[in-house]
Amino acid sequence: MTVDQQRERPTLAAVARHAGVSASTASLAFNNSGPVSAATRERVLAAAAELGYAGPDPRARSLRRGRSGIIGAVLEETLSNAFRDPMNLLMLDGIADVTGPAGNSLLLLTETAAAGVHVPGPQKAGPHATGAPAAASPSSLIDAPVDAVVLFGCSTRVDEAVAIVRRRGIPVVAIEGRPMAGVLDVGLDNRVGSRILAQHLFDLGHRDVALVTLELDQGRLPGALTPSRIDAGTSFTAVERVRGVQEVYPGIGGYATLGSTIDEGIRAGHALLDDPATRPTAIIAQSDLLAAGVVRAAAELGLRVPDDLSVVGFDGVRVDDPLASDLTTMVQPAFEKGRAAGRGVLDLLAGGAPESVSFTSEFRRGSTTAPPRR
Amino acid sequence: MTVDQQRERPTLAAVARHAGVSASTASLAFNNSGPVSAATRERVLAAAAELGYAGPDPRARSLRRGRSGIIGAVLEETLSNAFRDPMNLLMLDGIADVTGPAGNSLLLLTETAAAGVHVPGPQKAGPHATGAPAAASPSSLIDAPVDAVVLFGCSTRVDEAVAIVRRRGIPVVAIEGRPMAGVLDVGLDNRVGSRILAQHLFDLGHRDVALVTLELDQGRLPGALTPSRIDAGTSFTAVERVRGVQEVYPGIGGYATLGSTIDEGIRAGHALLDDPATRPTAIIAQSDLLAAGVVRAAAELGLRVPDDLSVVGFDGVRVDDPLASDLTTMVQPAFEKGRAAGRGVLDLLAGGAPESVSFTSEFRRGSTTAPPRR
DNA sequence: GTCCTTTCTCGAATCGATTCGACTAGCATC
DNA sequence: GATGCTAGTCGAATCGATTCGAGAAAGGAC
Repeated sequence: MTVDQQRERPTLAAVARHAGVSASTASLAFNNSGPVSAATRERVLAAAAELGYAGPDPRARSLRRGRSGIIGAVLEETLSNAFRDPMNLLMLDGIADVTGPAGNSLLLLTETAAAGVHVPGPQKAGPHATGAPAAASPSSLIDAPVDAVVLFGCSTRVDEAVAIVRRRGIPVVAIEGRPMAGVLDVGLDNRVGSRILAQHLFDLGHRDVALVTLELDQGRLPGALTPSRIDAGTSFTAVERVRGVQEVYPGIGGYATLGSTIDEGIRAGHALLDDPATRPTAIIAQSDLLAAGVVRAAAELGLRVPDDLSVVGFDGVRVDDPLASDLTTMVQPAFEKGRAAGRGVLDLLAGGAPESVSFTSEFRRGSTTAPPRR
Repeated sequence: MTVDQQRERPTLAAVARHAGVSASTASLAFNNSGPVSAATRERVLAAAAELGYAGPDPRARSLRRGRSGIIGAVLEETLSNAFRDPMNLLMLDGIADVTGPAGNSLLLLTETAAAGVHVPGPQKAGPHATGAPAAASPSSLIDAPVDAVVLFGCSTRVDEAVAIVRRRGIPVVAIEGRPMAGVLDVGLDNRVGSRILAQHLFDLGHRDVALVTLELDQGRLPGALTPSRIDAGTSFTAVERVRGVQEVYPGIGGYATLGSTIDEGIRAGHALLDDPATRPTAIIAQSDLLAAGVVRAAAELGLRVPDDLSVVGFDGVRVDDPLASDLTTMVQPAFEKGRAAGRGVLDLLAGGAPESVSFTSEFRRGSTTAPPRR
């Protein structure tokens, strides 16, 4: 049992009393936010030290000020998955790069926590309840003390939560989200980029091409990519990238994965390549990580890239695997996207009305594409 | 100019008034925390919907409850660097895995923000100040509304901030930190693990061995590893790993990097290998990422691993580069460490007094070590 | 019909700070 | 010596909820 658990901590009021000044003056002394004589400030600080006062309570401060200095970053399902994708990390980093110096930190939130769970059954408020509060409902986007929110490729599942957050007057910035009213958009030319890649393969002569998608819809198992599955897709980015490819290969099929990881790419690669009879001559992966996995799978099957199989990715990640270190891909400015989102947040918080921005990815011809073999 | 910027948002009190009940009842209705008749609850919820009330303000709630549902994760210098290390990500994920279901989210903080910056000059509080608050002091560990804090291999720089946080009565858990009073420790056998690796090389016959360290001290340039530099090291983990190696190779030299990245490993590799005259027969890297970089550098110089050079790492990361995909290393349970830290946090928040835990890494013989060439 | 529970509702105190406007000296100016 | 200014200080209101204990109404037992 820790002893100091018992003794209650001093408040600003206590410090003020001990220093013989009013609470208002003590506050000014701590914040350097008004005219306070040097002598008084000294006295207040001394009193604080004597009482072991650790400074103003952030919770109270944020209530009064109406700002918590916290920006929520809403990522997909689980942190582990989100962290696996270098794009997310770059964007997070970009946001922090802009908002950090302005005094904000990032709160990691996941879509799971979007819809606040409410325990239905009422419970008696026993007068002698000594234990912890019976059921703390899972924290969520909805009851996090955030000043603003950045959505990372949000799916439809967050809609409700976003509506609530907006109703509260909290600025929302969406990175590659389906355009929503009142939400500042930071976009990417996913459709055009994907079309360019598809066109590249088409121009090389490929007619038998398969697509490996990012997570299209949450909660569904990976598997064959069908038109109905595409139409049911909830991930805006994934669907957009499909649409771009369809402009070149209208009836394209392929494989829908669980997300942007090398392992998923390997799995998809095997699903598409194991059977020589149905093997495509090229594969369009919706991310470089997936592409790297496909290349790996191809290698495991004894296929050479690009001789036996062409592979394109998306993102412009540097993958360590030398086989996939020079992918043909679209390079997207992820860090800059994050910075733009961060600027948007700051603008909105300052009461401005920033315009949505859209970034352009750039085609990079690597060594993983070539004409199909006859 | 957004219109709804003007209209002020409804409060719980307004909703209560509109529903014809008291604020207390409205609160109970929203929280299911007391006996409220179904009819009343309905009425309150309807009133809320009508007024566009988004639910209780998290800031006010956290002040009153004394809990914000936020756990601070204090990482090293910059997020980008921290994110680059898979160990950090795994540990973060482990923490979230435990604390998330309990209703907490993670706030990312960096050591930079440790010592709160105070703007010295007092400024006049003009009555007509319309703009933004003049100078928001950078947010920091100190004024973030966190319920608890987890330190990731903290260096000495955070000491002051940690002291303040502790004074506030906030539980602190340190992962691989220098043991501090009142801080729950989640440790790793860095010293023993490093000794095992060194012994492995020694047993193979290596006598000319160099060490590539993690960031030893913040703010210093990378460069030669000297005894004085080791003694001045502020990173507990890095120093411990050096000590373990010294138990086998007392006078070992090498190269101190800026952190656990492949690029740093490449740089260190070249620094140690470029000159054939001083080339060691084996290199001990303090992380797998560094080791992968060293292997790459060796390859660039035409050296074969393990024939011309043995390399060991630390961590047990899976590196994509096939050259380094089967490193001899110590595998550490990073995810489990994170989970343990999360459990510690929850225990401490619940008023318990958990014991420090220490994890053990496991030797894994890969294909990057062999006896030295004669 | 009285008394005792149970169920529901409310008023008031509280969480811990920030900030606005008012007030008091002290000083310089005419 | 009265007046006007400025720097320093303080009181009181406020941020928006939660929670405790008290009280009223409803229902049941005797």
